[in-house]
Amino acid sequence: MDDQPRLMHSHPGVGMPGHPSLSQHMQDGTGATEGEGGRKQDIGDILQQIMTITDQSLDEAQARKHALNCHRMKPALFNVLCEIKEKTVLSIRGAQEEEPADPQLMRLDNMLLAEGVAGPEKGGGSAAAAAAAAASGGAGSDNSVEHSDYRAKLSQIRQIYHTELEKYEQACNEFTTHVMNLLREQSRTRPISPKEIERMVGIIHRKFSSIQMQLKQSTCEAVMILRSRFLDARRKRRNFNKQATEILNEYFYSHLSNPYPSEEAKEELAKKCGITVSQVSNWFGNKRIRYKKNIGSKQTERGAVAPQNKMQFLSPQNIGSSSTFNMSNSGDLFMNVQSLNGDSYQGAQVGANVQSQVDTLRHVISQTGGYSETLSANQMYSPQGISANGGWQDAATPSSVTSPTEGPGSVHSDTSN
DNA sequence: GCCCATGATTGTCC
DNA sequence: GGACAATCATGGGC
Repeated sequence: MDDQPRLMHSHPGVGMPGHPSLSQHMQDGTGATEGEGGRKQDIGDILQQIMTITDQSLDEAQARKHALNCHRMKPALFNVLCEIKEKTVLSIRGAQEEEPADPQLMRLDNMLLAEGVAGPEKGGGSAAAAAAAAASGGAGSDNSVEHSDYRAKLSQIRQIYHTELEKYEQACNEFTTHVMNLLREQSRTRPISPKEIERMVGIIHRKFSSIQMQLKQSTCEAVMILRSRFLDARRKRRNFNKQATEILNEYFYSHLSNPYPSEEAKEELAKKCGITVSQVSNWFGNKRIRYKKNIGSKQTERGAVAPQNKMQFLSPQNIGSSSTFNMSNSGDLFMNVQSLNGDSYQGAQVGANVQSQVDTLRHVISQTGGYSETLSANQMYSPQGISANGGWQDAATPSSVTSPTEGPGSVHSDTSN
């Protein structure tokens, strides 16, 4: 204790680097009661022991550490040191730690929630799958298969996400506990306030949060990839099922004079076929064009084409100017009858008894069961309808609907469906 | 693998 | 905005 002044001089930097030394602090009287020389000496003694503790053997150090811990001034000294730390470095760090909620993290959380990856299980994103399917359309049975596929994959992602999240949380808790224990243990030998421990826990949590954010980001990416693949898959061309094609063909051929379904009819057809209205529109667009094209090409093959013979539907545009589905020339009847027959053009002979063919068609149509109201109107199959204007007024080719075995030259296949 | 059928897309016209 | 025409891209039979 005699060498106290010397000690204090020999260790001017005791305390925090760059800050007034503790000894000076003490001597200034800012940290201890004035005039308590004995207490100063005690503190100096403790400081000296702290400074030299590393030079001692382990046993000796342990003994000294114990002595220090039991020293009556130790709590007061640590309080002072903690106070200084709070006022200096930690206060600066603390200011930096005040971070607002990360918008990126919020976006990720929202997306994971919306996709059904985070939050409570809600069918593994079936809503998203349904929305995607609805947006892209497609046949019902295929949808259900791909929905389940999508759900299964999303469920996998969800499972991996939650497993990893759990792991991170567990690791975070373990590490936090470990660090807290370590700091509490160390707080016996160096000034560590509970506030500092709390702050350290906060730092650890932030570090783990950033790792979690990476996990969330990866999960979001995986979901996006899955979703885009799903949508791409839906965008691929899929043939409509047979029933849907039959329904569309039925309508087309039973409305051959005016194959332009109204919005209501399109909706009805879409519902019946399990496809979207736009798909119905596409189908009819393709059908009309290919039907005409094919009819035209058949006529060309037979050399029966005349410029004025270009086939026209009673489209909304020409419905006012033309009252018929115009294929008016002598060759038309020939072809029309064959069309009615639903047979291949090749080698087909026009029967003299047109009415008998019509009757056959009536039978075939009646078996299909659809659009009976059109049939009952007796517009399409009346001899008058066929012969009127020498064209195809209200004529239909329903047999193609039920003739999947037609040859390539048939009206059915020729018209693309 | 080829070829045709067919659903979807795109550009143009009215 | 709907229809048409050309075209693309894929499915499926052979």
